[in-house]
Amino acid sequence: MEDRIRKALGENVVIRRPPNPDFGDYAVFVGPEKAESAVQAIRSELGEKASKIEVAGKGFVNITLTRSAVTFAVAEADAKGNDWGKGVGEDGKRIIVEYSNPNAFKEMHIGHLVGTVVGESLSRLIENSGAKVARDTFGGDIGPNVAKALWGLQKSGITEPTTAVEVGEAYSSGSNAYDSDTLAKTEIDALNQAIYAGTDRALMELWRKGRDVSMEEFRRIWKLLGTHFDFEFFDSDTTEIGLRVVNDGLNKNIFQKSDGAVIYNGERKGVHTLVFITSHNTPTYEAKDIGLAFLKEERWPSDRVIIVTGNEQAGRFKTILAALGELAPLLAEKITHVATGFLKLAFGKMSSRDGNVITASDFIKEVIEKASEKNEDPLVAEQVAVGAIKYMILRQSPGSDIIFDEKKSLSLEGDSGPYLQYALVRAKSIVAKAPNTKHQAPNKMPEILYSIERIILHFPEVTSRTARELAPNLLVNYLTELASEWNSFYAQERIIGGDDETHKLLVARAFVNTMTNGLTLLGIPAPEKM
RNA sequence: GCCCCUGUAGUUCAAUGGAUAGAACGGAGGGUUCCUAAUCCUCUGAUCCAUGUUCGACUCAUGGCAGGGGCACCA
Repeated sequence: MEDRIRKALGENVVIRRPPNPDFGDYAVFVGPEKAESAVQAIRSELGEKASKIEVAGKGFVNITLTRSAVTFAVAEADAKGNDWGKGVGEDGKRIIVEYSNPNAFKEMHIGHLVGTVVGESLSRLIENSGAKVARDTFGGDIGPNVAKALWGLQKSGITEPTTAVEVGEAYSSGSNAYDSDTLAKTEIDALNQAIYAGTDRALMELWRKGRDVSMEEFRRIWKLLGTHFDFEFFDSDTTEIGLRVVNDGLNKNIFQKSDGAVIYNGERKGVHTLVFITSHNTPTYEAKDIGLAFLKEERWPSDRVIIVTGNEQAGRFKTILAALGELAPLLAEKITHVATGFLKLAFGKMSSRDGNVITASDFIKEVIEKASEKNEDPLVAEQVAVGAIKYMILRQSPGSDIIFDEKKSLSLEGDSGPYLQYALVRAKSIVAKAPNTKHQAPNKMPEILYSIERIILHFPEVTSRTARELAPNLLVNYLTELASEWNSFYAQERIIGGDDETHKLLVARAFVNTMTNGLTLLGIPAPEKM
């Protein structure tokens, strides 16, 4: 529908839902002078689909759809199944999305949850716009942090790490020692060099085992969160190519030597100057990320690259992209960096453990326990918990910090994932109980137009805008309103056995399909029962 | 010191330069002989400050104030 209005008026018009439903189903701002001619243009495009097209003053044209046009859209919402809400914004494109980026020698903490959840949802939204999507993650498996973990393992005499917790604790002890003990610092720095060299067989064996154990835990959590990766890249895959590309750039004067290190002087471009290769000739994260850009292109050539990281990396990415812009302009141009906010806990049980970082695993477990109070079925409890966590992350505009108030969010009430899931479950229950009217022609449409019907018909526009703006919160807002309207409808209207049963069941099925598709795009599970 | 991000009801968040700034939680009151009350209905209450651009500013610009993050060999 939006497309048709745009066709009548040109690409640049602002089309939106009016603030008040009494105004109509669509509002277009065209300016006071053009309002009359716009009415004519829209009328000839929409024909009998619109019952009212009027100038609202202040340059708005309001469009109200007819009863049958709304019913038609609702029927479509039911009949199209999985295709309801599919867009064409990225049709035929190849897009690679990077997110979650684990540090393979630390446990996943709650901060990683944000990028993981946002990245998965963006991947799904982009896929839904017609693109072929590959998901990749870039794991840290080399560098000083890794040396700290291996040092910790060696000191505890562990040669065969078996759990991610063990590796995480080794990292903590190594990290503490590094800051407080100069001997340990020297040893760890030497270990770091030895890992890059890769010739100490026992050390590399420990390195490989530690990485495997950690990655198994990451994969377990990814699976729990409904995500997976087509490519798992590691630092160790990018050191060689990173060094090579940066050294090439050094020869072309894109990088400079400074105190034995190779730096990119970003000041002239308004970005920070950063070290790309250290004076010990080891690549920093910046060089590895440059290497990764080339490696990705080699393994999976794409039209667009999206990288999701925490917003503390925003400055670093500006420098990396500025440098890459000189090395390989076409590659740099297609990269979009999406910054996510921090997940902070409001005061509560989980934030007061001696300042320790809360692991993602413990956090998810705690929410599942809470959800279990109302759900005996462990699968459902897990779906509700994952839904609650994802909703809390995705409801906010990307980039802003997320304050997780344990007491409130774990209540699983109000504006929350379970609110959407519960509305869906109740609707599914009605559809399952009802006589099968699916193929029955809607003999008569009721006079009354339910609010929920007028919300449902906007779904395709919301999904395409959400994907275009890379802002899942837009879809979350819409689905929350949709659920709320469904709950009102459910409370006020008798559906099975009520007046206009056939029509109401059509609305119920359309709601079920819209909510199911919407939750799927967010990566929020849709339970059968609650 | 420089750079980036954020300031909206008591709290946590929305809002495509556009119409009367929208929810949830909290607080006050009410609803089920009936399809799942994790629900529904009513009331309550906000754009950090100043100047500017615009027909129109929560949104853009400049200057303050407040909070967070980043700024050469860590990621």
